[in-house]
Amino acid sequence: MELSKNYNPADIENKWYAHWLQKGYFKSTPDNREPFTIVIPPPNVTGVLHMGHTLNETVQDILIRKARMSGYNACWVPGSDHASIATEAKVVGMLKEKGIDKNNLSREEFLKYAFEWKEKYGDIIYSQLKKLGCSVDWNRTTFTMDDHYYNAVIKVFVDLYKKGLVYRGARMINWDPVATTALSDEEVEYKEITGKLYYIKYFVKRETSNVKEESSSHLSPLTSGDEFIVIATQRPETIMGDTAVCANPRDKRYSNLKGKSVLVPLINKRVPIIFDEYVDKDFGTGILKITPAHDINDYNIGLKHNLAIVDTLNEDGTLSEAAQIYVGEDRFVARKKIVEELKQKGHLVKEEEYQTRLGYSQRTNSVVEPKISTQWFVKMKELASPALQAVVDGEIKIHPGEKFLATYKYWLENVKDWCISRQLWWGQQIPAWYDEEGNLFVAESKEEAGKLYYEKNGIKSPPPGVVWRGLQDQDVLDTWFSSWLWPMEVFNGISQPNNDEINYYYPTQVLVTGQDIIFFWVARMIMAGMEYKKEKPFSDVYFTGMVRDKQGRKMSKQLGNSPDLLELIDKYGADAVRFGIMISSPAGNDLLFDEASLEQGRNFNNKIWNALKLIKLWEGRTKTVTSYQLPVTGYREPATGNFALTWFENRLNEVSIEIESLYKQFRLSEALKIIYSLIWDDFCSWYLEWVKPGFEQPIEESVYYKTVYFFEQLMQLLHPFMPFITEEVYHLLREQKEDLTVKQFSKLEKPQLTKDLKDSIEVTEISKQLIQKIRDFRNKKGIKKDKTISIYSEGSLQVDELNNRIKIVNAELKKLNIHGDLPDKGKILNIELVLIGTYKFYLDLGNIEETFQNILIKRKQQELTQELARLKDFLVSVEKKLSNERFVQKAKAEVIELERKKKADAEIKIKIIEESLSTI
RNA sequence: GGGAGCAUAGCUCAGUUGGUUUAGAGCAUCUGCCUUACAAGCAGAGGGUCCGCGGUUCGAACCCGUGUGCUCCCA
Repeated sequence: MELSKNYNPADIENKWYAHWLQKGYFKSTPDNREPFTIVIPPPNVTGVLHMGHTLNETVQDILIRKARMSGYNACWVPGSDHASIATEAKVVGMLKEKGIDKNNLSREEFLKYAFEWKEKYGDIIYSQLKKLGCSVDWNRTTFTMDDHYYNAVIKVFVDLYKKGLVYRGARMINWDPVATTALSDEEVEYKEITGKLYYIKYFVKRETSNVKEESSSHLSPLTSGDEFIVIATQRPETIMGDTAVCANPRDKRYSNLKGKSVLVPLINKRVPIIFDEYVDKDFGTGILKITPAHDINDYNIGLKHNLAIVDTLNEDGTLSEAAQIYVGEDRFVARKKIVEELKQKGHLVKEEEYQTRLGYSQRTNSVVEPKISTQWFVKMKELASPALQAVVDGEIKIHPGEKFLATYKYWLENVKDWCISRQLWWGQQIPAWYDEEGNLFVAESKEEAGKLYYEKNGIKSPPPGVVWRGLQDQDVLDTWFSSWLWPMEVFNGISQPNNDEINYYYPTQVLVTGQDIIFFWVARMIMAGMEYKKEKPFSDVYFTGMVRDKQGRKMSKQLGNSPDLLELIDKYGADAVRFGIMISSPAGNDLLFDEASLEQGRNFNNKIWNALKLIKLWEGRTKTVTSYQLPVTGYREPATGNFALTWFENRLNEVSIEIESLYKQFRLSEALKIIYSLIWDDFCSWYLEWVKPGFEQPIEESVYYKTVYFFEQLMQLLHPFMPFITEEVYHLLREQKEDLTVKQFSKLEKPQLTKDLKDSIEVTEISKQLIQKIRDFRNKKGIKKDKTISIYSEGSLQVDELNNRIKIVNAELKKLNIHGDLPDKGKILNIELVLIGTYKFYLDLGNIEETFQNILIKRKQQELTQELARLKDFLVSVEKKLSNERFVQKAKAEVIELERKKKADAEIKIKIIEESLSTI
């Protein structure tokens, strides 16, 4: 069979994904194995996968594939989120392009468009997941607006309402004037900006306060002698909503104003001067305007002092009738105009810049308005405490822990009620109906609500044929009010409690998600799980960091630094993309995305491919030389390759054990690194070179099959990370009974090595180091590879054992003569002393010019003297340690033993170097 | 303003309970190689005030204190 020069992923990847699907490997149904369940963080239904998703999905796929190969019933549930605001905004935008205004549509018409949109674009993410190789159970695909899911959300809402945990009320909430909906606190992002503080004159009313309020038209023009105060504000466009001004009662500057009023500029509305400890004497002028409708602090002061609330803004952020002036103008346009007018009329004292924080809507990026509004809320305190407990007790483990535990704790301990109603159409409509008097009836259906209505009015059963005329609340629920049920309702755990599936799959094992949604989603899922299953939704949470570009900037469309996943897969292959993103992503740290790492992944594919090509070359020319089998009892040095098999088998075992432990700690990036190095360095650079027969020479059959076996093992280790190439290579190596995707890992045992095997491995390790020294020697001295070097080995090592290991087929190692003890130390000057551990070797330079020889000798003397000094210092420090009674008393036995060995080794080395110096 | 975390090679990061002689890896850099699987390759090398200062200890990259700088969360 002819294998291509380089590895070409495209066809191979598509072929295998189709094959896996056709075999149904990713399907899961409850059985008597232990389950390993992951629910995907559902991406927005109309979105595309970005690099953040790619990282998340890759991590999940690695974990689920590992579980599938380790005897678990692995179940990874895919799905998507209706993403209320985001999707509605997209649909509105799409309609606008078609020339359709949402306001001219009925709810039903709009939803029809929205569902069409969802049908059209909802599959994009799924096809991307397939391209990436995600082994999700496609039979379980769930959408947060599926019928059963919709019903579950309604059911939970009604249930929480009945428990008194959901309530309706007027509160100050965050209002998004672009999406024209309320938001939760979490949907507001604060940004530091340079704002302006305007200092505005408010004239003090001369009369005392018991005069009836006058309408502005009757006021006489202001005169220059009038007393005034100056108020600093960043929002001059809200002065029309002022209902008081306020100073600190201990502020002497304003104590004379007690009982007086001021006139609000431009509209000449009279408002009282009040006093409250809240006011900071040192901020601005020490006196504040109080605008209860447009600031949360003002609102609280307003409640305390019983002030009127004048809302001067419309829902879309334009000034309302209540503002009296600039009605219908946008708030920011109005601000400019009002500042201008204040300036003209002599009210503006000064403007100054200052740093402040402004809230922006997460979805529309518009400046959020604090607004008094009647909305639906969830009481969070009661739900929070079991959710807090589960994490504090370690029932749910967060990775990486230290970083997020504190954040999680703080949020839950200070949690505020959750505003869950949204003035949108795309989502679950709130199951509350109102009668003509505005009385509220919460039930899972209109029919049920009607019953409540009749009950309330003392009517046993409604007249036949009469349909109750209750009107349903127009709002929908926050997206997260549906996603917090995700780990339960993907198994119908809310709509059909205690069904077989939920009982089998819940709690899930790991949740893999971005740290940015710890409050939005993670904390709330735990709350919902504790409330409805009385059990945690998952055992471990793995937080991935944010994917940034290589300069550390966030990925964004504007910067154009957000690469297209499918293009990357086309260019490098899915395995390389997975490799690239995993190799540079320590858990929880931000990942600086660099295409260079994908290139590294592609090169790795190619390396594997070439190793395969090499082994395939040997396939037809195996021959039986000895009947070599592993494990051997009684180590003996065979003619070919045995030491390499022993050595590599041992490496494979060591690394497999290490990987297992890294998986347990979710240190996937480290696991991939050591597999990479095991394949590239240990397998390709050392092992294959050792067992490689000469050009067109036969290979011992047992070595060949063992090599194939090793390669299979390597492919299996790597499979969770790079599923496609590993499956392909696995099948190309030889006829296989099963696919790698479902091949089970064999149980790992720490190998019991006999002394002979241990010795063999040790000699191999020494030989590796000696080979490196020889190569270095050639490089540094510029000795061409066709020139023979003589090596003298002094001590216990067998020359023929070294010969086997060192004279491998690489050209630069062919020309070697390995001898025992150096015959005459005194006479041969052009030698290089090499110390490996306490083993001593001499590399012979051969004949060289006398002057050059002198230089070399001098340099060598210098080197050896330096090394000697270093060793002596070292010896002193070790001896000091060992002679210190407190050390000998306190330190552990192994540590002391180690120090003794260090001492002995150092003494030997000093002796060798001294000897060597004396002969030069 | 409150809280958390981080600082180790040019870059990105490992470094386990304080103890393995000279603190590791990948990438990048430099040098030499068309060696028969692989130039998407091979072989080798250089590169460190473990952020500064002080302390604890027989012993500190690691523990404690302090200063500086950066990041994130919350108000």
